[in-house]
Amino acid sequence: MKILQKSFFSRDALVVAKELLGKLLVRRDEQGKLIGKIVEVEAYKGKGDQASHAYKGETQRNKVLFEGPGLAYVYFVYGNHFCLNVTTNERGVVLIRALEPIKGIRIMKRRRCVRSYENLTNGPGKLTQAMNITKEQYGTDLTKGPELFICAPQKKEKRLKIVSSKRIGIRVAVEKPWRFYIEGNKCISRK
DNA sequence: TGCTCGATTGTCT
DNA sequence: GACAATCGAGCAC
Repeated sequence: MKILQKSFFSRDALVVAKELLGKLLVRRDEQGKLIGKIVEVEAYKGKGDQASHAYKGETQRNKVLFEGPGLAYVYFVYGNHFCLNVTTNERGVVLIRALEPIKGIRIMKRRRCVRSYENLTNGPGKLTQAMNITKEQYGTDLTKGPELFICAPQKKEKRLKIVSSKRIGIRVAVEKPWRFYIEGNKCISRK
């Protein structure tokens, strides 16, 4: 498998977001190896995007956004959920909203306490729980592995049909159509 | 130091 | 479809 390099992430958040669809998120921990295909993302630009965590400048929570592309930005929200983002150029980020489970499904089911395959990773809080991603992974370099990284699938994907829509769950800059997902995939979070 | 609110989810109706 | 749970970051004072 080919790990995505810094050059992949050091581009505009919108470009990185679209190209991340169909790529594989790989997590390796004491329980084994987990793989999920990225099927839904949202892009947040650093500059001029009010919904971005970097918009108001550097803080304790978002400092990794200022440290360069290809890093994991994990944060805690609503008292019990983590969200996984990848940094891009110019303080932009891509929020990974949903995965299609590929490997380690049994472990994911145990962690999530659910039986259905579609319900394992079809939401930002769900996928971090299934893949055991917490603030421990804050700042992890996703281009190095082996604990957590993103790679291109071995088989060449068929041309994906990508749909864009408005971003979910935010109050400002809601009009921007910067959410992207693979049309027809069962594992996306909302239609 | 204390208050407010959130890039969500699961449960109940 | 509506809403409570839950806790830490961010901000005001």
